[in-house]
Amino acid sequence: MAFSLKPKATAHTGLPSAQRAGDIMSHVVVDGSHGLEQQLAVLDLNSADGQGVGTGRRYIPPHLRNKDASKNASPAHTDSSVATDGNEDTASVNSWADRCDSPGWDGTRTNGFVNGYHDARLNGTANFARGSPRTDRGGRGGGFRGNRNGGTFTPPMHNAAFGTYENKDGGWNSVVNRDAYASFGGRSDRGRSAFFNDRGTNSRGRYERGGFGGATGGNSRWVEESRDEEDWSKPMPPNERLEHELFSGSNTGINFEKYDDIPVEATGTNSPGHIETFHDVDMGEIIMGNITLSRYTRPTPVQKYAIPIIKSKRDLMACAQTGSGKTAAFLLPVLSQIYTDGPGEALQATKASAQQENGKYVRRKQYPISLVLAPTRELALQIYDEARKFAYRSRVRPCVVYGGADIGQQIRDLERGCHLLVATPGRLVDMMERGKIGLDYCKYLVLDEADRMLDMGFEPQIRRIVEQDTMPPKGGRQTMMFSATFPKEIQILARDFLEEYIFLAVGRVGSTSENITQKVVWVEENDKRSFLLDLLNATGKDSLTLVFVETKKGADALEDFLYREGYACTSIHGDRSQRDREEALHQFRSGRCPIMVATAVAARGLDISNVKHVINFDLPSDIEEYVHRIGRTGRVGNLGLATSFYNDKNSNITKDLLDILVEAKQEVPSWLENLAYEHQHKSTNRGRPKRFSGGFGARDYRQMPGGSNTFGSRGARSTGTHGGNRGFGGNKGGFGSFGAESYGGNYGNYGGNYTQVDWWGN
DNA sequence: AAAAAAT
Repeated sequence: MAFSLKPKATAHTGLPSAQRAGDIMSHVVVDGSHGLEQQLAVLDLNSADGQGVGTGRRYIPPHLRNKDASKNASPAHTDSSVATDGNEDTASVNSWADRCDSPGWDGTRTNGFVNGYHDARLNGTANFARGSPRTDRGGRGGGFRGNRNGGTFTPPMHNAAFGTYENKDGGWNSVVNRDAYASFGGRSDRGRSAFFNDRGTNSRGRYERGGFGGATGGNSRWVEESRDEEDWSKPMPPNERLEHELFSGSNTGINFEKYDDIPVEATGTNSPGHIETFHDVDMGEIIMGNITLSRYTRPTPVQKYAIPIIKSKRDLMACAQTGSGKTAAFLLPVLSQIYTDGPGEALQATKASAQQENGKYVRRKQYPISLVLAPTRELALQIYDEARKFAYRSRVRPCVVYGGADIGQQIRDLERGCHLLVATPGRLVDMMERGKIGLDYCKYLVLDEADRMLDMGFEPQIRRIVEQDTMPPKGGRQTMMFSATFPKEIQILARDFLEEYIFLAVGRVGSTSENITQKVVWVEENDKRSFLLDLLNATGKDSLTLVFVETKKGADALEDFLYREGYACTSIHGDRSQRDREEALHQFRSGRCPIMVATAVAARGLDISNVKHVINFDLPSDIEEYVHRIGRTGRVGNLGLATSFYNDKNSNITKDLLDILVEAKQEVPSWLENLAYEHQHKSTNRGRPKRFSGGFGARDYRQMPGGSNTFGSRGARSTGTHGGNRGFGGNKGGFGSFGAESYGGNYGNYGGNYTQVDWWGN
């Protein structure tokens, strides 16, 4: 029996709502739709065990039927709480748990002790603001602390990055090298780097090649020289444990042919050509080694274009969604450039700020060479984690600062060296005002998810950081902006921050992707919970399910409900403490809590691999938000399913949703089509009532230059209200052919009638 | 009437 969510192919609009829901539910039982079977099979939706769905035409909510004992067995109990409906196989979940609990894994996980603040949060000061029962869920298993100051040689994770001066007191080179080296030979579980030439067993060969790693057998003279030269382009010694920690996670490499279909267009004067492989541009030994370790086989479209642009030292404005590989698209070339150029003045400045303390020099103020700004804490962490991978075996030490975590710990981490800083704007301003960070020598500035940062009101902080402090002016630094959309505010920011930039338009990943099966089902508010349980029961046990709701309160309520129903779930939203948020993410990622209830905080940017099902328990009012949400599944070429609960409250998204479904070649429920049609005729503004009234399609590049024709023709157009002298065409020599004509026309439309409507119709 | 973010 196939499990299908396809509603009956009749218009439901005329039916009483309760009947509508009932009708759909009965279809859940009887309908076997072939086109979807394959995908659903992949998603394990067939494995409902007769439990998830009703047995007759009459719908019985799952929590009212067949309650068995195991379900009620103390779900609050940590590790046993993973079982759900009594027929779940806990073994697989526990094996995850076991893995996560093993010391040296979770123990050094992510920023466990690099930044220290995880530990700090656990030092009895953790703020369990949320009370029971949530805080005791999904046992922590002693996670984060394993190896802090773990004795002997074990260097803190970043040692490799700042050996430049720590070497001098500790001389860890020889020790680390020996240990790490020993571990290298027999590694068979991952592709070897052809670039880190010191791998293998022949140390002499490595030495002769002038490569790195001569310390194994005590050729200290070579090491000495290397250290003194401080050649940043040469790899530091390997460190097996760090390497394992950084690279043994799930394969984040994006190497699916699907991505080749994504259209990309670069515009601007003298735009360098794109690359086809990572070898087409020289990024140096360290980067190439880390690319291999990361198992990145070929660049994604945004990487193919952005890497050569950034390598050729051009400013960049890229419109690209998260999930397109854009983090690596800027980290790889920026880091590569830093390795090539070395620290330069930044190092002198940092040294000059050193003070002696307990016989050790502490660098009071750090002058990062590169700054990455991101809108949310989680995204900042994620970028930081990527940066650590690509900084492996380099002298670059990445740091991350963001709010909600102990600033003292972050300061201490900074003081250990910071060459690449990832930050949320508020906390960075704080750090600058405390004199902990100087941007005087910041040569690379990245604004990630710029549109989101503006949405969140960060513009004053961003301008404070970029324009009103010691950051080199545009032209004196290299600036890269990434944004999913390109509304007027972002254009202005681009004009102010970028010099002669190249504009990169990258097609949407995810939403258009046929990797994601999008379902829309009519579910009344009162039926949502029951319906959700059905979906959860029908979902495979090791699939991750992300459930979006519209409010923080709603998130709490739903999580509590699921929890009482015996599901291993967690939640994330802005009122939870930072510690809880990170913990929730971890529980979810690791599979220990395979269900996560989330608000918009998790919609964008988070790269959680293996999310099989995204459920819009509440649909957002904004189609962009919808796109971001469903983009949490179907990532990196995997198949995904997105199910949205629709009812009368969601009429504001009807038309845009329909457009999306059509464009992504999804089945469109006929009732939705009818509703959209009705809506269109009711509305004075042709189906897009109070939101954007720009001239292009809903799901497109309506906020990009060139509009929906971004990849097509872009004829000369009027410059509209935005063009001409004020716009981009006339700015600093302009853009040649790219300037006014493409910015103008479409944006002219936006002039006065850009209005936002929220969930409540404001 | 939401969410996010520096405290």
